[in-house]
Order: sequence, then structure tokens, then C-alpha cells
Amino acid sequence: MIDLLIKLSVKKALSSLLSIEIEEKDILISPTKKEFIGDFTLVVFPFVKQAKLSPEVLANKIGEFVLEDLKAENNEKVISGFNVIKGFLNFEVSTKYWIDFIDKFKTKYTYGYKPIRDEKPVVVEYSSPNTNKPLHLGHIRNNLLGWSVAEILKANGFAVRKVNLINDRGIHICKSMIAWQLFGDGETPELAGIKGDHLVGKYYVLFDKHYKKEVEEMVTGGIDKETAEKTAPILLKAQELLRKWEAKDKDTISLWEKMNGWVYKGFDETYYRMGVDFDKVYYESNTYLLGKDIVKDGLVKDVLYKREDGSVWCNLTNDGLDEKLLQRADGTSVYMTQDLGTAVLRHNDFESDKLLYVVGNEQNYHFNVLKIILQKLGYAWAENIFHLSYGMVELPEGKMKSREGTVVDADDLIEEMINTAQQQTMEHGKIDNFSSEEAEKLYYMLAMGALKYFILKVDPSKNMTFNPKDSIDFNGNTGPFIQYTHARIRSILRKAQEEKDINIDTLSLDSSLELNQKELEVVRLLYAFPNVVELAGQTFSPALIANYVYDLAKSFNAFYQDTSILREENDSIVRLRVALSSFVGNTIKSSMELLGIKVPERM
RNA sequence: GCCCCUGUAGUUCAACGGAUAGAAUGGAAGUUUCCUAAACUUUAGAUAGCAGUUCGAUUCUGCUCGGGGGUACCA
Repeated sequence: MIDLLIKLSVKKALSSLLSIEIEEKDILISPTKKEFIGDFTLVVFPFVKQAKLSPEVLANKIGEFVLEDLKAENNEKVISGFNVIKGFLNFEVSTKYWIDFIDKFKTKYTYGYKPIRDEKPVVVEYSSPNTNKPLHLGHIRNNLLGWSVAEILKANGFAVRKVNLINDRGIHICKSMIAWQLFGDGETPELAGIKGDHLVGKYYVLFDKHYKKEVEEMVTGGIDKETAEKTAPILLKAQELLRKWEAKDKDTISLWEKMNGWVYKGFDETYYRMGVDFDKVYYESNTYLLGKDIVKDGLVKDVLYKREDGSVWCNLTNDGLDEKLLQRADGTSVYMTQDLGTAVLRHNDFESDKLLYVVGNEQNYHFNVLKIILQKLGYAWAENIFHLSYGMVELPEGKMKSREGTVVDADDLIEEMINTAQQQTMEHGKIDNFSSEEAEKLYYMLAMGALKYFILKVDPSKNMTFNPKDSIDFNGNTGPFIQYTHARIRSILRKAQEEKDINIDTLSLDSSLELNQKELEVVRLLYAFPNVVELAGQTFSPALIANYVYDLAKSFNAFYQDTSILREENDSIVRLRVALSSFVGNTIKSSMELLGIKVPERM
């Protein structure tokens, strides 16, 4: 790694020239900005004070030293020169080094990936839907993030287990159940011809409608609003169902199983279309009683305390938080209690010390508390619980509101994207020789590429605006733009084989050639890829990969635009450019794979 | 009330405390006898406000203003 070599050499320079000892991490080597000559830049300002030299003088001294130092080390010119502008020392890497670099990785599909380390797995929980309604745009962000982060962690050498915790019990599903009992008239997904999750969602909406109506009538009848909201008949019936469920009433359980079954079938279809999967699925109906032992244990250890009314609490005021309820006065547990239980369960199931939760930022407080309580209880591994908190997805008009029907349904959105992809592709008229099967596959690939890229390019922690108009755009900073670049590269490689008999696997490169500015730009970006993968893994951020691969594609397009590849007369140069193209194509492909996006051979 | 997150071109997104704040889109103007024009090139346009720390601040600190979220028997 040449940036690392430079760093070490700079450290040596400071030490031997000026007796200044600097830690490696305090030496900043960054890619040189486009407007300046060079490949890597050292900022010397931080050492100016200690060196008692002007930035320019210091930079020149360091430059001279590094030039000699790195030349001597392997008897080859690694650094071909340097220049100093103000306090910035720009190193130029020798062309030979770059060409050898291209040669080494031109066909390597795992470039930038770290080998699998034999470690305990990281458990990534994501998706975690309720079973009373179909998946929507918010779930899409969650699913894409979770899946992608898992892949990025794998690329960083971690063993990963993806898990889903389905919230299949509770008042929400009982609301759908009661509405179906009252108004369903035996309707099934087959009879209605709609997906099971959508059907159950329909009854959830129906419940809400009747509930509102009842409350309204009660209020007009002279009952105050608060009482009405608590005692509306249909709500009481739903609550009755929940009690029956908890008492394991046969009919209730069977209805519950039937409707959940519909939902799971619907979810599986949506998951399949989104291309996400899980190694293990947990159901809350199996885990919601967990955590009670932990509460007992906490009382014994004096981490928790009981109030006079019998409720159990954890005092977190010393941690800057409030007091947190863990068990109600009636002995039932709350969400937090279950989560304590499932965390321990998961730790045991996978012998894992690292738990990653992909959950929206409205639960920041919750996960804060979860981690602290587990630590107080003495679980050392709780330190490695990480809440990957992502921002909300909003529409241009503001928040999505199910009551106002502004929720963007996942299945509808995917469908719409596919239609757009088809329409746009037909307008371009480039795939006339495709079979209809191949064409369908391409539409799907482009549709999901557009959607996934649109969502994943945004920093997870930030709220994002989903404008349907922008999301179906296939030009500019989009998934299809990158897919297009890949297709063009594949086209070049096919032609290189056919017209010039260039086999990318066996071709050798002449390292005495020169590289033009566009080529250099591309090479530098390729060089940065492993660092990007690493950083994305450390920060759990697919956005870094997305922004990187866009830069790479853009920079390749600029190169492609004004540099002939196959029409170049010098054969050695043709080979070099073909190799570079192959390298870029592979890196685009593997970057996109980390985002869950497939790339086409033609489009 | 208290706590947390957040504020960058008209819009959607970038920028480990480093050089002249980058893209895309929309606006204006171009590029095709040539490897895929879903591309490329040129152009105008932004750090909410006020202080502070620093050689250097979009980035760190404080305050003001705006947006979002949470807030002890909901999940």
C-alpha cells in the first residue's frame, strides 16, 4: 500500500531530520485534489510549529527525504517526484507502479475484499415488521440497509448472520383479526385475488375506520373524547381477542395463525423481489415472555428495584437518562423486557459478541437504555451492541401517514419502477435482439438498481426525501447510470476478444508506458476502493460505497469519451486500456453487489 | 418543559479540521462519418444567523432561529 509507505517514510523523515516523533495516525495522507499535480498529499501544517520551519521549507525537506527513502527501499522509483504548494506536499507515484497495480488486479473479482477471518459472527437484525399491514417505503430503507451492511461486513472479513424478528402478536394484529371477523365474510387472499399481507392490511384500515366512527358517535352522544377513545366497542373487542390469545383460546389462535400465514406468504414475495434474505427468523410470539428471568436476576443484583405497587424499574438518572419501567404492576412485561431477553437469546444462539440492530432513529433512546441495562447486569458483550439508526423517509409533502393514505407501498413501488424501466428501455431501442425473458430480466434489474441506489446513496443517519419523480429518473447520479457504464465496459471487452483476440486473463502489460490524465484519475479511484470498503464496514454505511461507485463510473465515462480504446494504434496501449476497463468493470460489479444491485452485460 | 438528531445551490445528495465547498437534477449553450448519446463538455447558482477555539471551521464549542424524533406501566 503506497499511501502507507509514504506515511511511514514521513514519520521517519520527521524523526531523523528534525527529531520530531509523530504517531502514525497523526500523519494525514489524502488523495491529491484534481486541480493539482500529484497522487497523494501530505498536509504539513500540523508539524510546522515543532519543526520551527516555514511550511514550504518543511514540505520540501520531507519531500526530498521520502523520494530517496522510498527509492532505496526496493531499488525502484515508487515516487517519481513531488511538488509543494503552500503547506501541501504532493507526491507523484511512478507510472510503473500504477501499471503493475492494474496488471495485478485487472481480473481479480475479490479486489478490495478481505479474507474471511474465523471470528464469532456479527448478528444483524433488520426488517422486523409488524404483521398487520404490508411493507412500505420505510421498511424498504430498513431492508436495503440491513442487507447491504451485512454484505459489507462480509467483505470486511466478518462472519455475519442476518436475523429478522417478526412482531406477530399484540393489539395490532388483533385489530385486523376483529375487523375480519366482523366484516370479512370469509374473505381470503385467493378469493379476493390480492396478496395476503395486503388483505390483512385492508382489515387493519377497516378497523381504524369503524373505530373512528364509533368514537365520533360516542362523542356526539355526550361522552367525552378520552373515554370514548378508550371504550369504543370495536376496540374493546380487539382487546378481548388479545386476552383470548394470551389465554391460548383455540379459535383465536387458529384465526391468528391463518391471518399471519397470509401475511408471511406476502412478505416472502416482497422480500424475494427486494432480494433480501435471513439466516434465522424469530417470532415475537415465541420471545415475548423472555426477559422475566432477567428482571428477577436484576432485582437480586440490586440493579433493578421494585416500587410499592409491584412495578419494577431501573434507575438510569446517573447515566443522564430517566427511570425505565421493566415490569408493570400487574407483572406483565414491556417491550424493553422482551428486548433484553432476545438480546441474551441471540448472544447464546450464535455465540456472538456483536449485535447490530437496524432500527429507525425514533428508537435511539430505547437502544441506549437497552445497552446500559445489559451492561449494568454484567453482560460484557453488551458493549458491542450497535444500533444502526437510520432516518425517516419522507415524501415531498411531508411525513407518510397511513391515515391519510400517503404511505408508499413496497409492492406498488417496485411494480411502478419496473414499468418505468421497461418504458425507458423501449424508448432507447437498444435491446431489439433480446428475448422477452431477457428483456424482463433487464427491466427488473434496472428497476431495482434505480430504487436501491436511490435509497442507499443517502447517509443512513439522515432523514431523506423520497420524491417519486426523482426516483424513477435513470439519468445522472442513479443506479442505471452505473449499470450502463458496466454494460459499455462489457461491450468493449467482448469486442477486444472478438476483434483483436485480446484475452483479458492472459494479456501482459508493458509497464514502461505513460498514463494520460483521465487514466490516472481512474486508477487513483480504483486504488482507493479497499479503503472505501473498510470505512463503509467501520461506519456501517452503504452510502460510502454508493458514492464511490458513482465517482468511479463517472470518471470512467470521462476517460471513455475522449480516449480511444480499441481504435488506438499502439497494441500495448490497447492492452493497457482494455485491462484498465476490465478492472473498472469488476470493481463496479463488486461495489454494486455490496448494495444488492445486479449489473447487466448489455442494456 | 426536558433530552437527542438535524439545517449546504430552486430541488435531491457529497465533502477523516485542510487547498478555489463537489455532484446530480432543473435553467442556458454545445458534442454523434468514431468502441452503446441511459453518455460527454461548457455555464450560472449554496454552508440559516451571531460569537468562540485553531495556522486553517460546512465539520469542534456556545447562543439564536428553523425542521424532525423521544419523553417512566405503547411498540
